Amino acid sequence: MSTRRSDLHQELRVSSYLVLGMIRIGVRTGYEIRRRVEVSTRFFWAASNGQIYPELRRLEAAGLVRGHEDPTGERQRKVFALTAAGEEALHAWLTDSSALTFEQRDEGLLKFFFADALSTEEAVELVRAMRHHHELILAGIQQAKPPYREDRHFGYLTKGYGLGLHGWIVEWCKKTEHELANGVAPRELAPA
Amino acid sequence: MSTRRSDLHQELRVSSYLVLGMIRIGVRTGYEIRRRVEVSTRFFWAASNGQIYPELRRLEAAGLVRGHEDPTGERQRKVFALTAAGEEALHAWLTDSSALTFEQRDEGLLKFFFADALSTEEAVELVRAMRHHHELILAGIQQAKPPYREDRHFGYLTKGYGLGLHGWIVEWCKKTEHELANGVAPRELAPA
DNA sequence: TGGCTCATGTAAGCCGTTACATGATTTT
DNA sequence: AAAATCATGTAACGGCTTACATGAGCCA
Repeated sequence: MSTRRSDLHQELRVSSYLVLGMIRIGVRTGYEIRRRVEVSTRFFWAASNGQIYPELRRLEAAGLVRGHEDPTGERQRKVFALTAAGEEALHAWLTDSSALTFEQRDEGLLKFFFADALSTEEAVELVRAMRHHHELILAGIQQAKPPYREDRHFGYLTKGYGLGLHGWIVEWCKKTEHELANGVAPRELAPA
Repeated sequence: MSTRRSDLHQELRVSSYLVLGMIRIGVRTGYEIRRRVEVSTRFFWAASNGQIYPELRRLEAAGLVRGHEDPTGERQRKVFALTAAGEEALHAWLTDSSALTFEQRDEGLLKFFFADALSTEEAVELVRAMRHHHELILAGIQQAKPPYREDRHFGYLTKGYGLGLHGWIVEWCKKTEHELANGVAPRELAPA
């Protein structure tokens, strides 16, 4: 009778598994996790320092990761590895078929939803701004070259997903810009 | 020199404009806003009671909306309308071309990113769960029939966007399920 | 008369970001 | 010598969700 997920991983949030997963694929320090997130999961799951470092401490306290100091000269540095319990917790999450969080906050689309208050030119300008935004995201994803490893296919597949999704959005924007500019009446969705 | 957006609308967040926009299209009480959000913007901008009611008070205090009591018998009910300042603030936001918030939290994709730790069957099962999730969202969007009004084309266009986007995701899932099950080597994205 | 819908609101708490603080090492 | 990068962390705050509290009106 827990309030969140199963009793086995009560105090873990999705971001905990992000950290666990990163460590599993060989990303070993807080700093490295931060940077790897920036070039890989950022577009569908972000994480900041304010989360990562406290999270590492929690995971260590829970016995899911083990860290040891490995300084570079005088510069402090703590390297983490999964424990058996950590490996298990990660796998349990990965195969847990209960509800998947999916959330979006899309300010551009919200404006678009209210765009009846705009002139045609203003609406087109808005969609152009949305397109620009997703083109930047697309460029970011394209740039991120996950290091090639035989045992890391899913990084590439995820990149493909990102390219496809934001590519679709960019195409939708182009199409919509044209339709709005040419005054195509948006009737496909009107009731019969 | 403000920290957020322009000085004109310092203390307004995106959710404030959601409320403003809803009132503008004739959604007049907190309760109605709550319900309309559930069947329209929910999939790209959610809002709960805990936001809407305090927000209405803030907007009224700021002079952007005006509310008057309009009870149904003994049952309390407060109806809101935009003031000129509110109309202006909404329009200013709609045409403000500065940065658009776009955030996603996609737990399914995060699991997929780490799916090298899974067996093929488990990975396929995960993608199936993702597909199921987006099929539900799709059904929700399909069901939501925005009331037809000559001056509300963009509600339909937004619905079209939602159907297209989640439709794309569902197709991606189907394709990926097949490729994984048939052992298609994911090499399109591998470095040269 | 019991349950659903209409209707408004608050309190607690979670999750996360931003900004800052500190300092060593490497690169230019 | 300065600037960028490596590296770890904290404090304050903001936005949002969940859950609860309250009660009237409607319908089966």
